[in-house]
Amino acid sequence: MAGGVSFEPPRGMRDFYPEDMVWRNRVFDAFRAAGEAAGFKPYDACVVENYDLLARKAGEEVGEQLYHFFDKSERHIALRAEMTPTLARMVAARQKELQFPLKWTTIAQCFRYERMTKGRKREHYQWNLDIIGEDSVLAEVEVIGAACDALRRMGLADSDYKVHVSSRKFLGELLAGSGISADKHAQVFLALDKRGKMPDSEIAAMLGDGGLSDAETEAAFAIMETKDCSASPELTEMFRLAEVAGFADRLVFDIGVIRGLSYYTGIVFECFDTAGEFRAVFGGGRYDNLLTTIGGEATSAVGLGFGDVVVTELLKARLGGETVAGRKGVAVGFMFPDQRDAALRLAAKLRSQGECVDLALREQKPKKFFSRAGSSCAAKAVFIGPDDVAKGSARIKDLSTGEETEVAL
RNA sequence: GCGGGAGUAGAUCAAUUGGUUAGAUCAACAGAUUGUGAUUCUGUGGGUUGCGGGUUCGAGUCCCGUCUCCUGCCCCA
Repeated sequence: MAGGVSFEPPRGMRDFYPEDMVWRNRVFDAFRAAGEAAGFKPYDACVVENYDLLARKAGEEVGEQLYHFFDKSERHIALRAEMTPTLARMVAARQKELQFPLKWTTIAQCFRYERMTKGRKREHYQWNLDIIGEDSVLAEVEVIGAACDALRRMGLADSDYKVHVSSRKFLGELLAGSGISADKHAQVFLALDKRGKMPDSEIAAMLGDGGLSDAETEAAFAIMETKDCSASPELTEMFRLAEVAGFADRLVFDIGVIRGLSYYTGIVFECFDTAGEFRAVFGGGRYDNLLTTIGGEATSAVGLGFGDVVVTELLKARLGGETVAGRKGVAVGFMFPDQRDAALRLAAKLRSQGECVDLALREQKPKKFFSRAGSSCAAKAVFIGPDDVAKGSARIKDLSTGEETEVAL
């Protein structure tokens, strides 16, 4: 750290070297393709927002976790930690002219100032899918189906993950059925969401603090053992539609999925790797009051957030850590400066034919050229020497089979 | 925010209780090899041991601080 200057990226921020971009592109390509295949329209937005927009929606705790600063006119600005407030702002601004339901998608870089752990950085890319203005559970099915499609496009097996689904509405009804009044539900959700992370005794204490009697607390724990969702029409219908769509094998009812954010009102879901090795791959749910918080009209929506960090770790674990990029393109090299023009001419010709060509920038000995071409990701290589120029043709070698074919210079 | 572990060549790791010039294997580069890659042989370069201070005749090794990474907890995109 010479002179006190660090030459590392700031804590939690990421550099993407070419070998990292192989993975990132694999993930992003799957996001884009799956979004397009499911009819979602791409949109994008500024990375910075007014601090108040982000802080208001996210809640008091998260306000502390925002990267924020004052610009030169003392405007309070923050880097977005999630896309939902931005989406709400954009939709509300054109609410009168847009045709609902909307199906929008984006890959958004988001920032959050907090402690890092495995699968969690201070900066990440989050693929967002939102369907706005549709009450039918088909919206949930379409969103989850698209996410499953993306996982398949990345190369994961269907058996590598499970999407755990529940419903806050259903859970609320069960609680109400045990005599726990609706005004206590928010507190109960918060406490029950801690199951598995905190000992039951502490959760019971939280529930007691929330105003539940001992009997009600006991009832709440009993409800969390619920394995059957047939009493919930929306969940039943959702599983049926998933069956029709062909991905019901990856869904599982899990009353324990609650999600921390308070704005979810209906079905909620989280995707985990089957081995239980990683954090949630994606998550989301239905939130009915998105637009009202920023002055829009009440609109039901389903949203899904899918970060790039965890899924990339999962992919590397399941597909192998070695580069999975396929070979493609042609490497063109030459022996002496006299063959440089011929090499450039051939490169230009191949490129005009649609080939990807990596032209050597200086003369090389054949051994070195082929050695480097072989360890690069080129599929073919052609090396031009004096004899080739004299003859007017060169040999293009397939680097995996060793086969050679003539090509005119 | 709290706790634990770790930082030595580009990479993975050695280095006796604190003791000579910090080594090895890969990788890179060069040569054997002036016309076609992964073998082989030979050679070369590469380090302020994360950074700063302290103890000592002497510190990669011990102490303090700091930075970074990993790993639990808290929290959640």
